[in-house]
Amino acid sequence: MQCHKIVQILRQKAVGEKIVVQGWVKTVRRSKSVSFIDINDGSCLTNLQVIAEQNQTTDENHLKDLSTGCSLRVTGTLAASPAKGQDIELQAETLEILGLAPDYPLQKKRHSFEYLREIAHLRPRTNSLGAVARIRSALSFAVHTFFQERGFFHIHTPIISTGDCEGAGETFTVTALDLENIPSSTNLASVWDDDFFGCQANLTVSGQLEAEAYAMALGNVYTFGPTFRAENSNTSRHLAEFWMIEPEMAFCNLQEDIDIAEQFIKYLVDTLLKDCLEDLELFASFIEKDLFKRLKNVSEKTFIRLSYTEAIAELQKSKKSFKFPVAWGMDLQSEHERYLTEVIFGQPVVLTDYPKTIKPFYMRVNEDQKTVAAMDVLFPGIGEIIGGSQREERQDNLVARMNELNMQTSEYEWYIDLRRYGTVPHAGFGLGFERMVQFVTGMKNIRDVIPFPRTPGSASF
RNA sequence: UCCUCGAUAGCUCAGUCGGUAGAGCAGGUGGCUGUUAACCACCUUGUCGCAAGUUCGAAUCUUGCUCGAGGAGCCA
Repeated sequence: MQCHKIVQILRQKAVGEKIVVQGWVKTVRRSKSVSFIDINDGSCLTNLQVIAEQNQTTDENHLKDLSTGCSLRVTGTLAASPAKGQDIELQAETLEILGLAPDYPLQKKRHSFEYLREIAHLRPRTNSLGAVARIRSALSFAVHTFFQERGFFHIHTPIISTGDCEGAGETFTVTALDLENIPSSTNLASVWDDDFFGCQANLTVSGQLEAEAYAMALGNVYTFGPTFRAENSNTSRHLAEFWMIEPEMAFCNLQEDIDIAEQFIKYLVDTLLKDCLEDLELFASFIEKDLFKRLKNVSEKTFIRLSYTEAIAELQKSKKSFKFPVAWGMDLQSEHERYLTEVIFGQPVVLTDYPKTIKPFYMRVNEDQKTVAAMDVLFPGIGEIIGGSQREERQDNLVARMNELNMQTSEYEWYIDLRRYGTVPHAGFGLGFERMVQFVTGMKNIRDVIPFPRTPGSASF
């Protein structure tokens, strides 16, 4: 007999049908002659209630051994439920206990997220972490759908890299050297000559530069892969290993870049509101009351666009005293971003044309020679969620910027080649996937929206 | 990395003025013809994060360390 997923069973409500269900016990309620077993198979948030009479088990394990966490296979007939709480339930005919769960660490009551992080291999069995996993999957699928439907090509950029995308953060070194046995005579500068790649290699901090190469051939491309930062950041918004989405578009300027970014975000939110309502309602009930209000704010309102210079003027006009005083040329602190998105505008804001001194070398210098064609999408409550720019497509300007920043142009010859041979205006942006999952779920800590988080001092599992 | 707070039963926490450990849940046993975080009765559970110090006596006071959380910086 075919095994059914609970999500289908609850949707179809085929009363009278004989089915097989397999899953894990969420809770058992017993009385003398009948037991109520809530079973969950991960296909959706809701459990299926199984009604079991005594002595229905088919193996050496008995109903009395059944507890939260046990795995089960149940054959039975779907029936309309006579009691409140569920429309249908499964009248068990045979009940096979696949695995017992003595001393199961997950209880029926709510656990703290801190505790669940210590049992990251079991936490997807909880309602909230299971919902996060389903939403993460749906969001990932929506990312691909959005770009594929618009003719973008998915590019697998390398995970091991030899550039550091200048300014994107500290890198993890990748080495095959025996670190306990490095010849003492070797000087540090030349140690990499003998290493696997013949030079120092690291885990990628961004796929952007490689994506640009493919955009210069295929037009519109995107990357969606893991990214690594060795920053010692201990916050609820940072991971050492996270996933990033980076589209790159040929024949594209900054305004078109912002248009795509705005459409993209709205598409992701709308897709989840359509496909993941049950899971989102869990977060709206238990994690963040105003979740739907916040999602609709993003979905329905046109993002405010203003230049960095205008933003500085707005902040100065506000007369609020900030910890970091506002002045043109400074990088905006989170208190400034929050004030703009939460107090002044109350909705997403796109800031453009930042001073070139606070942005990386590859951004296109504007006519004023002081600012670059950069854009940051700022969300209320979260801060920067997207950072992007029109890239510097003029070879002379690019090299001049690299020299200003004392960069070794020899290491970037391949990147300069993209300007040397058939250069075109192009633009792109980066979206931190986990921050997007945080935004749509309301989860406070980024460690709880990725299955096995890596942070300073922590890479268990 | 900096600032602040925290660590007590398997989990969530209380513990007064320094006097030798408590509750709810989980678990166990029994009861209950339909429960919904089931309910009722009884029972079990401790290196009070680690190390040192003060004291007749430390979960409680002091110092150091470890780990965790929130915020900041860095950033996505």
